[in-house]
Amino acid sequence: MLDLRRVSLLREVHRRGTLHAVARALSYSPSTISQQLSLLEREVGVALLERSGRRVHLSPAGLVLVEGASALLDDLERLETALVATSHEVTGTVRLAVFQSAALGIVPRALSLLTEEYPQLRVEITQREPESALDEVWAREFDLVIAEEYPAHAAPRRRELDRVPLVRDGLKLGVSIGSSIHSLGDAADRAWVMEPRGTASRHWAEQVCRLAGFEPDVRFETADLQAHISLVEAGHAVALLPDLVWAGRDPRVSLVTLPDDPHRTLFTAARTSAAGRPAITAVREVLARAIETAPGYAERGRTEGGLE
Amino acid sequence: MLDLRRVSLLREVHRRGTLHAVARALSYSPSTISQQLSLLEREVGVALLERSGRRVHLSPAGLVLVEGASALLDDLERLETALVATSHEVTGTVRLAVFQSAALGIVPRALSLLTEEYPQLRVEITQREPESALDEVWAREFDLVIAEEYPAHAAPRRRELDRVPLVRDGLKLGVSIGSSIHSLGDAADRAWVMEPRGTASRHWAEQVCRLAGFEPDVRFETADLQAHISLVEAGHAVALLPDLVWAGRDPRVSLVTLPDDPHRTLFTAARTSAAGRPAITAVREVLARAIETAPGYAERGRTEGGLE
DNA sequence: CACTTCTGTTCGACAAAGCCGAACAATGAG
DNA sequence: CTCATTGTTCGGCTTTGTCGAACAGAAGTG
Repeated sequence: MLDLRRVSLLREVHRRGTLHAVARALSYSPSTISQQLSLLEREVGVALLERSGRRVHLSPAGLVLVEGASALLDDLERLETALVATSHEVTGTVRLAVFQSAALGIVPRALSLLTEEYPQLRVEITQREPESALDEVWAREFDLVIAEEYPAHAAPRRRELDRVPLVRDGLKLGVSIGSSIHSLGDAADRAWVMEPRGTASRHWAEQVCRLAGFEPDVRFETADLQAHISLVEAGHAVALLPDLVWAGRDPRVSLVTLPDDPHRTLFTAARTSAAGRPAITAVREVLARAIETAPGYAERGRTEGGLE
Repeated sequence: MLDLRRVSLLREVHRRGTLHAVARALSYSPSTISQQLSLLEREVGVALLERSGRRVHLSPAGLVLVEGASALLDDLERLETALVATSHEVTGTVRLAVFQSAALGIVPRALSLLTEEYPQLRVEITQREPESALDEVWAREFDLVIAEEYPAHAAPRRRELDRVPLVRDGLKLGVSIGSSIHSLGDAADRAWVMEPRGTASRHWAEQVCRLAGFEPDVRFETADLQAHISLVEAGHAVALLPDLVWAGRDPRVSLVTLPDDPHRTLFTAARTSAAGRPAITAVREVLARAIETAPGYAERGRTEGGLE
């Protein structure tokens, strides 16, 4: 009988291109991958890989196998989900990927709720950018991801992923307390801190400025929102910040409401085939609750009022 | 990831009822089965087996798993078939189940054709009764079976099995040379040799006699058609014999044609998911050819003439 | 060109997993 | 009761999986 473990190795080779990459991703040595694949080839009696230069790619037969196996592995996971769902027990391991501002705001609170309510559950948390994290959930490296979507910057939608909105997170302009800035236009000549190029946040922030009629002077560039806050507090820069960064802490900056009251949407995503796991349902529920009950944040979020 | 090997063990437990039976069927020791199943239970974290007395049966969760896994294992085999079919090479192993009269008549000839034309192919042959063999093909213990169907005695039709007719095999009354029997009625008072009760052959033979107005005096009962022939040759009994028993040999008995010229149908069956394997196609083709070219048989079969 | 850095592969050594037989406890049949 | 049968547990052995080191070839780099 065809060993699905080996076949999924082949699937990874197709996804990643080189055996070394597969080995790295799955925490194996390259020699193991090579040997298991040769074994698979000998078992089925058909060449699955073709050497081309120092690289390797799938043969037609290999493609047939991977294509069929993907559907099959999906079914397998669905079956596994149906099985653990029969007991309604929240148990096992959930590998969760979060990005930094989510980690800061809601994860610590969610985590303490989880350890308290579901001691049987093991949650592994890794920091990832939303864009890559979605891919990695799809590739079964994580089970659940917290991702975000900025206005006019929709995240990719795979139909294999089950997506649940988490929160509508208001976006405001942060300036130092006592500054004379009361609208976006007032900040046209200030120094800005923004996230690195290529992120959805950066793209949106630049669009907002340009729509307001100016090109922002981005003097600081970092993915670390904590650094954004520090720079704003100290008066070195202004920044566009989501409300969620204030969850559980008092903002020591002035927040200016933007025109049309824009917001990003945080959502969670899991593979559809695994979304039914009681463990995943539980984590999602707790995440939503953690946001609901975040001190200070909920009220601000609900009233959508600035704090300037 | 759920290990399908272990799951299929569970599936066998469901089919066979006891761990010992599974062990016997799959050539493992009972302790292995027990250990692998406990391992599976620990992996999924759900009880799959329920002890009841000294036996064991599946829990609701176990049933969920087996039900889903059956479809999955089927898909897996279909995938494997599609894979080996990409190369069109006749290779691998085919486990073939035949019943005795088929083994006598066509298998030796087919086997020599196979070894000559497909030296890469390994064929394992086991003797089985048609009724049980169909079940065993379904249960993956064989890949291909030669089975038979008597008039008004249709064999079970599973939709998971792919059925291909092999030959229309005439049935005639065999009597010793020089006897005064020229019709079925003449044999009413003779001693008969028939196959054991419970076989399709026996059921049909008795029906034929009763329709002719008498109850046969079955003095000899054996599944061995070779023995039937010997008894008929020596004049100890008469018998209803399929033409196929004469494939490759000269009948030294007289054959009396029956009213309506009845026949049994020989057919082959494979799991639908494996029927596309080049190896299986090849074996089927060779079997058909072996019958076509059987010396003496083909002519008799075609003309349907008695030899009395 | 020489040199480095990648690729995938092979080899020997070692750890993990699979498997068996024997011994055992519990159950049901004669 | 007696005895066969069923599932389980325990040491020990065999097979399988895995790693690191060494290797050969290909592609880039200076």
